[in-house]
Amino acid sequence: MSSTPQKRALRKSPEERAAEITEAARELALEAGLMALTLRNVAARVGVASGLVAHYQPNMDALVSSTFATIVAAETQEVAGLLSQRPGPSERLGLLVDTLLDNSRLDVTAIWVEAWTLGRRNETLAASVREQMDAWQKVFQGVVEDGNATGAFNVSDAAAVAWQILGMVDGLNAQALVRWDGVNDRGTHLARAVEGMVGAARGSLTPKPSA
Amino acid sequence: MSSTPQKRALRKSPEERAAEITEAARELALEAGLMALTLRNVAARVGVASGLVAHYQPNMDALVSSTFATIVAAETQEVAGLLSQRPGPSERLGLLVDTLLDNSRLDVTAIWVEAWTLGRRNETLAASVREQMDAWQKVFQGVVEDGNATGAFNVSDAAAVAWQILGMVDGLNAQALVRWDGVNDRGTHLARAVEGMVGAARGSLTPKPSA
DNA sequence: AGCATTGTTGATCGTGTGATCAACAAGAGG
DNA sequence: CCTCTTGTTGATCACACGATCAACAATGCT
Repeated sequence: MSSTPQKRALRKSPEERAAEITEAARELALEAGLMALTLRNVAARVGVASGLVAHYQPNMDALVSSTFATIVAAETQEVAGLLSQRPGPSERLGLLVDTLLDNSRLDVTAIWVEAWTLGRRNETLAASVREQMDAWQKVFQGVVEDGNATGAFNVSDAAAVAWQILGMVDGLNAQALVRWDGVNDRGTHLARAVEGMVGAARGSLTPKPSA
Repeated sequence: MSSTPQKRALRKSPEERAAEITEAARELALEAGLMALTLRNVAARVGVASGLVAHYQPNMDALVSSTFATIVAAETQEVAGLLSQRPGPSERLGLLVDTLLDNSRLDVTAIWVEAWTLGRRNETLAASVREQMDAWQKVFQGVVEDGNATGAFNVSDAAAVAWQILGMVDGLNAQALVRWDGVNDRGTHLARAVEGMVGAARGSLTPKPSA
């Protein structure tokens, strides 16, 4: 019955060790937040001395920033991938709204909210946050522009509307973080709101038009 | 040229001193965030020893929590006061959306966002957050219900829609915190979205119907 | 087998945090 | 003027943080 039997961590290649550290940071952040990313916490998770983590990172701000980027970028790509399987702009926008509000990614939402405040003291992180927000906005903007071209939507400023939808989604998710018990049919309400913004027909964004 | 000439702070009544401390905490939080509320920070601002702050507070979590409640409750009451001066539901809802997105309360928004994450480790704060969110939701719900009664709106679940609007406003404000340069006519876009949700006529929420 | 490279350790420093408490002194009441 | 209450101090403790670096040892190479 020994908790950590091996006294010394076995030697690994720098690439492998670096990957271990970033992976441990990723898991830790998802479980306990970006603020839990301390030298000693990450080191303990990997099973190495704290100094080793410091050796593979310029400083902790950088690790926090890159961990945030890793987690969030993965989510963006995952959802963007789902999008491409849908036929038209209305279906895509409906899927976006529905997917992002299904409460299955609350851990990532927590990371977002944390990054917004931590970015005040971590300029590297702040830059990452802006970058990842831009990526999300582009996803929305693409769908809105498609709908404009098709005639499904009627939007004068697609970029602005994309920012707007993104902000709404973020806010509703952040709210779910604190008030998990709140409203259930958030997707439907948001769909209706988005319809109002993009000038789409009422109900055109709901996944199942009619039973 | 002496920065702090008096060596010892002059004796004051407990009530007065307690008020000084909570006021200093309030200012500090608005300037540097809830995380800046440390024993030594607050004490330095009041001009007393750190032990005195601890003497007037059960622990720092409580001070953080009460400071949050003070700041946010003041904002709620202020905006709710503005509301009562407007004639109908449409005007009131339009004013709400417009006022909350005018970027004049970004410091309070920063406090909100910080509280969402700090609430994970500070249960007292988490309770305060839920309480203050409820207060805001009630403000929105009241307006929506009025509009329902008047016939200006057509909403089946006023409570749910109120939560929804609140979440949207929070999200857009949080976004403005990071992307201050973003979109300018956020109020107009949100008004259109809210119109979609409450079933109001397009443009009925914009403050100036037509020039 | 011996050596050189280099991944790894862990103690250490300086700073910051909340909390505690014996000692102090300002002010009020006698 | 003295005394006692009590507001106030600041040193102190235990802990956690990021960062640094001399010492160590595992591994590959000759």
